[in-house]
Amino acid sequence: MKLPGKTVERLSEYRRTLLGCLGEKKNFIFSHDLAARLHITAVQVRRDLMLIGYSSVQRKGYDVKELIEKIGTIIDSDESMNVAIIGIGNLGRAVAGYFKGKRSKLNLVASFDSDPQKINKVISGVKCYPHNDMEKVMKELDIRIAIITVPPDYAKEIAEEAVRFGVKGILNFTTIPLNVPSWVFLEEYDMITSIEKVAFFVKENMI
Amino acid sequence: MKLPGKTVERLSEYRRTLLGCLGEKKNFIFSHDLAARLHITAVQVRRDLMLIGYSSVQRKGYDVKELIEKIGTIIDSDESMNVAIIGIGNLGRAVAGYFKGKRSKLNLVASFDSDPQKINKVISGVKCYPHNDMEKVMKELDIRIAIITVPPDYAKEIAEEAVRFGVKGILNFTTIPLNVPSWVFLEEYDMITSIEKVAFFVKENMI
DNA sequence: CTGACAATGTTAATAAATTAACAATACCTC
DNA sequence: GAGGTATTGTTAATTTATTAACATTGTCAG
Repeated sequence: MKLPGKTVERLSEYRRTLLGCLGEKKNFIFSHDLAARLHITAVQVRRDLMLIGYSSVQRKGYDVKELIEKIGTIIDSDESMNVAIIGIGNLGRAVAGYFKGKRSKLNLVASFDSDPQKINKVISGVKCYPHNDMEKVMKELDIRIAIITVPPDYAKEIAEEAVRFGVKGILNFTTIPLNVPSWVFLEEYDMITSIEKVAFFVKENMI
Repeated sequence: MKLPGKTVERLSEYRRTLLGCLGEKKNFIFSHDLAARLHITAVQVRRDLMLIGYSSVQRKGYDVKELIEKIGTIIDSDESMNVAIIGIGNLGRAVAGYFKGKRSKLNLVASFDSDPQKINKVISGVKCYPHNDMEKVMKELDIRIAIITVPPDYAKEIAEEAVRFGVKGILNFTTIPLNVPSWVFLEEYDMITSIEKVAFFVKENMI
């Protein structure tokens, strides 16, 4: 199914919001309510759900459980997919934390680091392998997604290795933009940019 | 100066790339070279620079030093701006790390936490104050930007407090979408969404 | 039973962001 | 110094994303 990137992002957010609804025993939800929880418009919600072909129970809103499942059929893969974090420093551990207790199709199965202090220990719930074993471990565990949280100087090299060892998607948290072949999906996030952006608009608002 | 959000983000990236150029003694750069380093198009670079009114030395490309300064006059504030990190766990420390050794108009001047183990210690280069002192410290230090890296359950409350205590911009790294008054600039980043997005497109590419 | 309503799904309009196109211009070569 | 070239700045076109508009439909009150 061909979907705009932004819609995919929102589907992920819808699902988490809906899971929250289940927690509060809310079994039906209106588009405007779901929208309000995410600070977007109801039209956007309806449009996104139209794109994935979901229809509500008229007049009662969306069936929360059903919609969660529907979103799952769209954005989840059929079998689960293995993920590794490369560089298990502060940021790596923070990311690992997000996986804890989540049952989803995404399994965090390994982390890599070159610090001997960390190697072969379980850190933030995941075993840390030595950088030197990346090839073996990545192939054995069939790792498809790499989250790169290494210091900037190593980023390029690590990314190339990851690609060579079979990774099909990369989430890059370093400040170094990466090159990857076209068959690898790359998502980059740069914190510094976000911080400077906030600073810019704060400044502008004050003028 | 009124600029599209995306342009502001790229300006921040241009500047960092250009600083890298200075490091390698490269004093002039062509639009296509700068573009290549960031994996965007040369047109985009030229368009962005047009918006901020910068002109190159014809045929020699952009003067790196000059452009760095020009970008500074656009995105930096005149005086420096104080920043605090709320919640100095793994993620908070990772963010703090990005400030180290950077001389910029943004000063990370405080962190807050409620863990007694952390309070009054210097963590990742910044002093950690108790959550209870937020009002006093934020007002005394004139903190304008808050980076929220607390556990999700506290996010809303923390954000409200930060706004009440004078913050004008928030960068929210929790998975909880926040409400803020219109005069506060809010930027949100949700890691889980990014990860799920990567997983989705990996899946799609494989089909 | 029926009229009013509230909420949806969808098409059309608008806005934002990116890319293409191209004239202008300085430099280099011969 | 004339011609060719590489690069820019800018306008126009395209694409993508968001918002508005509205007909449709099931539900409920009376």
